[in-house]
Amino acid sequence: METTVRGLTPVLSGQRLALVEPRRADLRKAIPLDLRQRMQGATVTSLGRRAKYGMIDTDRGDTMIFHLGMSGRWRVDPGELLAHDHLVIETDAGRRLALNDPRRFGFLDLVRTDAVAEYPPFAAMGPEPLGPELTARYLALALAGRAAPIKAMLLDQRIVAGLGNIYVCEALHMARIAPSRAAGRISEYRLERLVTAIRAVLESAIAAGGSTLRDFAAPDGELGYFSKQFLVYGREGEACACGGPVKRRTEAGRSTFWCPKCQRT
DNA sequence: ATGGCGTCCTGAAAGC
DNA sequence: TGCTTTCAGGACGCCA
Repeated sequence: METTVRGLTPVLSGQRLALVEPRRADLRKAIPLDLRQRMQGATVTSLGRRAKYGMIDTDRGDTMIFHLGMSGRWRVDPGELLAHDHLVIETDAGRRLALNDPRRFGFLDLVRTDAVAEYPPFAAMGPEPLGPELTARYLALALAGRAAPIKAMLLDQRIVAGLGNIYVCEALHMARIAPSRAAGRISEYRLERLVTAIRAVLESAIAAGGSTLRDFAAPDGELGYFSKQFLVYGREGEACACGGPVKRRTEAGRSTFWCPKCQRT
């Protein structure tokens, strides 16, 4: 989402939206009925991100919030519209965007900009992983007494906001912590290592332009290259850098990749 | 309150 | 080749 927002910014920032056209209303959540009326003709003042949500602010005091789910992407200046282009935007400068999301796990919403902090999904959200609030001390307090595996806790947006399955697998590997380790039983020393790993993984991913596998694309249509840097994700059966075998386990429909040799505990 | 699982939806890839 | 099965980056609701 960070690379998506960075890619959208030069296209949208400061631009008046000549056309805002919903083409399908039933995403995971229904598109607001007044989306077109409130967004069309408005000028974009800024773009932002909170966790995996993108935000487009307008001079009318509205913020359009979008989530890409698992298969969403913005197509920039598409030649022609395709199936699953659920929203089309055109700017006065003649640029065109299409929000494409085959699985419709993503959604669009519209809130008043001064009420974004109270937007329900944001209200209970934990700190941004790249912000100053994520520290080993914070994690130690947030995870105290928790018996759930550290991997599940890191995917819980109330603990840390914005981590997904890939980044959690990669960060735990870099920190040499077993995904199944009870979250409340990790020393602050190792949590320090985990915080460092989370930041390093995210910063590398952002620098590489995101982790596109197959159905995410950067806004300019190029694929992200971070996927080539995965050390464990998607590498079941390959050798870890330590020589150990990369394993895979499925829990609740989610795959965990890890190296039992260097992630012992 | 906590932890674990199934579900929403479509398409790509793997398996037979 | 062609049909069937498996799997996917997220988040939420339900259950024990």
